[in-house]
Amino acid sequence: MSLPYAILTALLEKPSSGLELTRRFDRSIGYFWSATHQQIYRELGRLEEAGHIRALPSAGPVRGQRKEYEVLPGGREALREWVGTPEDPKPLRSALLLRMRAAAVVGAAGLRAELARHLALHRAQLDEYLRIEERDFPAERRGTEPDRLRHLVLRGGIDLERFWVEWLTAALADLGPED
Amino acid sequence: MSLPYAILTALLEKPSSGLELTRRFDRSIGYFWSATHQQIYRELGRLEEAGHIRALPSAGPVRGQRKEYEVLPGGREALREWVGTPEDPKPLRSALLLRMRAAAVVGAAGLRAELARHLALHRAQLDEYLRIEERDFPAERRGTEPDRLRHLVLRGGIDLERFWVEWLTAALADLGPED
DNA sequence: TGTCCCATGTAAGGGGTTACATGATTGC
DNA sequence: GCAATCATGTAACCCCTTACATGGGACA
Repeated sequence: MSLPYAILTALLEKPSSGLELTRRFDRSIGYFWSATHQQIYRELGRLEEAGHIRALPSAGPVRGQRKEYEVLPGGREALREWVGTPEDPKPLRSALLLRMRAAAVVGAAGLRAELARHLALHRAQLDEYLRIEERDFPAERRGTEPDRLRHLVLRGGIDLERFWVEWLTAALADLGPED
Repeated sequence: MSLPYAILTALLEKPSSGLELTRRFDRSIGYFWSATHQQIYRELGRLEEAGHIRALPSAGPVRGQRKEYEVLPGGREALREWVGTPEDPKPLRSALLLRMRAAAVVGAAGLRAELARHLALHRAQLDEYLRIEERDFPAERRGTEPDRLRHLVLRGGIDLERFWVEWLTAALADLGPED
């Protein structure tokens, strides 16, 4: 449901080919809406058919040849409408919390190590976000309107990772040293 | 991947029929691994075929007739193994953050209302969790081992909702009154 | 006997993931 | 020529979601 709008947003920020989009997703929009190149190509096809984007004239319909897309007015309008569309948050799905719940029934063997592993992963992700913040939002240029929104989004990611780091740290302390 | 283990956990806590499981999911395990009754019936069939659970003898294979399941030793063992299995956290997927990112490009019309709506939803979920905590984990009985784990899981849900409430509140303040 | 609810399913479709396939370009 | 890489796609599978179907039991 959301992937086409993620792609429209990325293409408005900068017209790109499928593979470029995939790369950019991996280090930007993908942080809160990930996608593989197969998904992206499929969706690009649908968006083109719907008249929301078009391939730039330079590119012929040859397999294996780079095809760059840009957003058409209809696509921009569809994206604007979508921004104001209400959509409930999807219920949480955490295999880790599920494991803890199961551990309450069949024993917590191996659970501690898994919590520690997740803690390390979230710490690493947090560090990555903080580096991005330093690079893209230095203190001096946090005024402009689009930047404020983009920075808010990044802060969401940062705060969420911080939450997990803190919660996992507390959970590990609560579990004690045993396994 | 996780659903069968969610079901095994629930069945170990209490043998149940498919519909009972669905109800219990809606107000317990489903808070961090939701499932519809169709998913549950399908998975019960697979678990039975795999020899991890069995229908209690009282129930014949008649359509429309209640069938209660219990976990077999093999199922318990499979669950124990799964608890210690490493699995990376799935990348975040938030349509709301995506909308904010899109709003930075095509304008934030309607975004403020949507943030406020989500804030109300998260507040409501937080209240529900807090009621459950009061009911199931009163201060006097927070010692026993399985309860400690279950309470940790609930705290995870509580802290996560609190996180969203705080972040959304801050985001709304940051956006200002305009639309 | 009709109606409601309990209970267990079936069917269709969509998105996501993984593995694989094919064509173009570049450098050695 | 050949290999590596860029680039676009196909195919199969699984899980989830939604809508619909069917049977049994309780009750007026």
